[in-house]
Amino acid sequence: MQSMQNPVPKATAARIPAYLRYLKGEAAKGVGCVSSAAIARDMGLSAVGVRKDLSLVSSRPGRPRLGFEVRQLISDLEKFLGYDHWTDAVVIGAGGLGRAMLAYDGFENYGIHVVCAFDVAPEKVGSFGGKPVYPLDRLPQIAARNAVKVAVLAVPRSAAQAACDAAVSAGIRAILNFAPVYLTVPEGVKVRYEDLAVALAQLCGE
Amino acid sequence: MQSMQNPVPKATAARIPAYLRYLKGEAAKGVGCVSSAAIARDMGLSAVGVRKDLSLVSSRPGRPRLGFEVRQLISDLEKFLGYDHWTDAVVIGAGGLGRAMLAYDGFENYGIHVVCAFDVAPEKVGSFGGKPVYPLDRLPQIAARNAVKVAVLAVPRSAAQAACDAAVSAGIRAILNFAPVYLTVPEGVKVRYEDLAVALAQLCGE
DNA sequence: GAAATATCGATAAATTTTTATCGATTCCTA
DNA sequence: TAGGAATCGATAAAAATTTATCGATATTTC
Repeated sequence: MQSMQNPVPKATAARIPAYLRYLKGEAAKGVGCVSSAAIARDMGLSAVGVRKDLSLVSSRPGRPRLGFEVRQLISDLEKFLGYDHWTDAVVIGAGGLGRAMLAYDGFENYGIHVVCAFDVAPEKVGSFGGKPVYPLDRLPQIAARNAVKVAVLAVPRSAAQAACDAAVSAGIRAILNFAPVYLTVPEGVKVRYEDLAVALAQLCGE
Repeated sequence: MQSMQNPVPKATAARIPAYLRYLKGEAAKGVGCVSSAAIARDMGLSAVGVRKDLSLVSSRPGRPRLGFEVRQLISDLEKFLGYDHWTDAVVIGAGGLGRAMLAYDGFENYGIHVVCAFDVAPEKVGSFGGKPVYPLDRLPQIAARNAVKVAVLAVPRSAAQAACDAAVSAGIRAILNFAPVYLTVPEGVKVRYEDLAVALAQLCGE
């Protein structure tokens, strides 16, 4: 594993989650070792590139004639991605997508704990999937109390900027935005756009 | 706009949806022209890169002192992305996420028509958001009748590979997969992974 | 136990992508 | 109407990324 002096290239870092997904699939099949050639074939990459990527994020070398040990690799990749320490997050908007995010159990695998959701509509307040849904105006209080810095924005387009502003003033510093809207945020707040329509459109156009 | 001899770089193509999202936001604000410097500032890119990107996908040049005409740009970007011809898609899985996808009205903006959903559970069959939900075993028939080639996979992890196989044998050639599972597909079938947990995890780790 | 072979890791070359520089153009203002 | 200022587009340089090549090594097979 490289230290800070030799940072991992962005292009490599962007591929790590895909490696992790693939390796977990192999591990579930009971595969113990996997070669760079096999990874490359299955994932549509080049074997040389795979070896280079893995050498940058994993300390343990691959073994000639065998390849890489799957479980060791998974452990190293998770450590690289920071899945070994926990982060709290909240969901803003308890409609279809918001509820799906609230109930989704897959976050636990990535060191993320989704605490609760918020919504302006009184009829959405209550609980879903075993987690509470609060009125949006309690966001500042609850975010501050739990020191939550990450929010998932799952509100309609028209409400997105307002909800974003509320989140930012409540101390949120990173936003995963599902609304198809470009958000204006202060310096230092990170926004990641996850436009499901774009994802589908790109797939169609390939 | 470049022709086939000079294909648009992959890195540029990957940024086009972000440009489009930004430009639509500006258009909604009533902005008529926008400079490369303004785009770069708001989107966190370099002005030179923005000009290069835009010159590759838009035929109309920017004008000194004014910048680029927003509506013209939007039109060109949409044409580049293929949003000017329609594609049908189906959703497999009518749980929380599947229903959200079925009811989401944003696809229309991208030339995508979500036809219906499928689910194995009888109690999910019926309709949602004005669109029908069929039993999964009707997928081959309906996909063939409508010549649908694109599917959104929104089923639990344990059902993903089986649903994928069913989709492929029903003639589906492109899959947007939300299940956190690596799918094995025949040659020629495209899979795009959209792991919401990974998206959130990456945001946390940045 | 020795040869064959599959695989790795490192170095180097090629390609792609980003960034810098600068003259040309057009609009705004006095 | 002339000067100034902001912006574009093109060319060139720099950086990043991908791909190719090859000797070294460990496992398998005979």
